[in-house]
Amino acid sequence: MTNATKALAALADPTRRRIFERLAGRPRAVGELARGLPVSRPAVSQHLQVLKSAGLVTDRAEGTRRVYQIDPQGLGVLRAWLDRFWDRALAAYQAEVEKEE
Amino acid sequence: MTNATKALAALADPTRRRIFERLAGRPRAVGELARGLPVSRPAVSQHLQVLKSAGLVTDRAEGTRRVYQIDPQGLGVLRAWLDRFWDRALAAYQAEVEKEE
DNA sequence: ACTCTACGTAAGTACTTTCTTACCGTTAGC
DNA sequence: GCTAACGGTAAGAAAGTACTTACGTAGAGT
Repeated sequence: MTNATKALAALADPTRRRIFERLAGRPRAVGELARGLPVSRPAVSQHLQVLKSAGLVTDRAEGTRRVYQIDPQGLGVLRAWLDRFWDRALAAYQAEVEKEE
Repeated sequence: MTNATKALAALADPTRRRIFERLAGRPRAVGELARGLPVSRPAVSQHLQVLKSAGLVTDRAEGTRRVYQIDPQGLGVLRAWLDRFWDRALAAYQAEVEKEE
């Protein structure tokens, strides 16, 4: 599984996206994230593992808390893949449009 | 479900990504796509529905065949979401890096 | 009209994902 | 040392997803 695929799969889940978007504001601890969401804390914990293994977040211990923050690397990989793709897709599309005329 | 989420979910599946990537080359019929893949033709058909409802492809009849081609719109939505996000994420990250110093 | 090719859809199955509760280890403060 | 807060992990239930085979429909050629 490539990193881009992992990142896509990770962000495809709505709950994970909400977590990720909240982290985009500022770093947060697990419990803090869970409080704003309709799922239990362990569920959030599991989602964070997925995001982490996709290179989308990093974590650090801070006393008894574990603080998660966004890791730009994962987003970067995704962006790179998408940009490369965008060019190819657009080119193919344009070629078809022109052929119609 | 937002369009960006739909697009993310659609592209998260490896088989669907292979289909989509082949379409990025040029438009193709269903059977043609299926021939290059390790899954049955109906499976490909189903994947194409998902891609279509995510705004990633369009289809047209051509005799007895159904030709699919890339629709830049879906990718565009994804790109827009990612770009908006990239800025926020990077800003948050930079803020943290500076705080450490 | 018959037939062949190309597709979509239905139904069912196997697998994966997401969630919950229960539990355990770790750190901080009294 | 006790206790309370925080969070990861295990186990299992429920739901969702990706596939298969079987079937039905529509267009093209003879």
